[in-house]
Amino acid sequence: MAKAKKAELDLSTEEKIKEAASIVFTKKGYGNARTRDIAEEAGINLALLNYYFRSKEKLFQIVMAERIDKLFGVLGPVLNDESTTLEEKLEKITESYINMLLEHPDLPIFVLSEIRNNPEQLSNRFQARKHLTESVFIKQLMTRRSDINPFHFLMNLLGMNLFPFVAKPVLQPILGNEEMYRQLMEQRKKLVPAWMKLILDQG
Amino acid sequence: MAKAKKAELDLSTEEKIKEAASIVFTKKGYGNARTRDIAEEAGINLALLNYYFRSKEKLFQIVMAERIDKLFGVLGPVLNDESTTLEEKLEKITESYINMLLEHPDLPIFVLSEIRNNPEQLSNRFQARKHLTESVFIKQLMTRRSDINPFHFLMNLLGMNLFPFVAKPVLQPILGNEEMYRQLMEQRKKLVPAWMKLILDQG
DNA sequence: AAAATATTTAATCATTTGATTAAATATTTT
DNA sequence: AAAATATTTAATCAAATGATTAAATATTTT
Repeated sequence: MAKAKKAELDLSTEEKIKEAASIVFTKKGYGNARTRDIAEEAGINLALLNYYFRSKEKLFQIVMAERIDKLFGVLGPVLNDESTTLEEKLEKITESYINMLLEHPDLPIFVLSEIRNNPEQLSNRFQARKHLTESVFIKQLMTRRSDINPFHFLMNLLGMNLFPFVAKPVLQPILGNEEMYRQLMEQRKKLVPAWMKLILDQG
Repeated sequence: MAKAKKAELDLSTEEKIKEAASIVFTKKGYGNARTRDIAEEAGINLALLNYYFRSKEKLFQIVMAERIDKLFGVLGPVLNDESTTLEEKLEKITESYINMLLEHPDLPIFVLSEIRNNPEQLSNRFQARKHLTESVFIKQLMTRRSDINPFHFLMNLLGMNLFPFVAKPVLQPILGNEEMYRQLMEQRKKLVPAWMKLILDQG
């Protein structure tokens, strides 16, 4: 068998296809993406895509799992860090999200709209609730402010951080050029945690 | 000519198709929506859809314009009301948005993802910036807090109000049942303005 | 080098899907 | 009522698109 070489090429070609699929799916969404677009983006033949991934749907599932993890994977480790304060967690999450989203601005709108199209896809929904309610973050929050519903607090944090990217296609032309948009997002790295602390201390 | 009757039937059948298109497009997005889905939803023949609207694209443009207006049309009148204070505007906008979005939860994700697919569609982008910067709201805000960038403030307001709906497919299973979700959104009608006032007074 | 296996391609298929056509039916006008 | 016009349908078309096949090329193993 040609395993050694195969493994290398797999990593190269298969990864190239996945990368291309990620780009095209994220930009256009599942329904608007053509397998031929993906093949072209990857610089390979259309049949090769089906050779490696069997079908558009299968390829999409793989890309989607990666993207979901990219979007929400940041949260787990930070929320469960025993060694940081609540305030530090706010700063960490904000910094991570804004940095990541400046590189992948259309990630949130892609993931959220695809989940809307296929809600069952989000299989670990029970896990998520459990992990969240048992997280260090929620414990710290409830200790500090038993009167605040932690979900409200989280929605605010995520809303302030993710919304400017979800709405980027609308906001960007209003705000001005790309550079101005970027500047504002950079400012929010300090501002969002500060605003969240206001809610934490006096909300 | 059969004008009188035609006008009536137009309103009935044409409106029925538009309504069906709005439902199907909003639920599935342009690329995933089939004209046959829309025809079935409207209870009419496929050819009739093209008879009235010439093409899927044309029908979509009409629906899209309506949906954009529904999503952002609330803002204009409230932001430019000379007779209300800044605080009252925060309350008005929040109340309007949450009420509207409880009825049309998938409106934001639809509009935002379609605009991502076709950014040129948002033709009045210059108008928007001008209208916004010259609004009563912005004037009031800059008078009160010349140190706060009004765009940050607006992003926070919209983020807190819209994000829970944009992310509903993810949040809802985590929060619990539909009723729990609804309760939390009802609570936010009071909470969001209160949080925004914190930012306004001490941010 | 030869055989075996893996990779890649061009050509093609079958289905889906947006759109059209021609005919039938309903409605309005004269 | 008859003619004219508008509305609706069934059948069909043509293009787009996901997928397959069979053959060619490259790589690995023996």
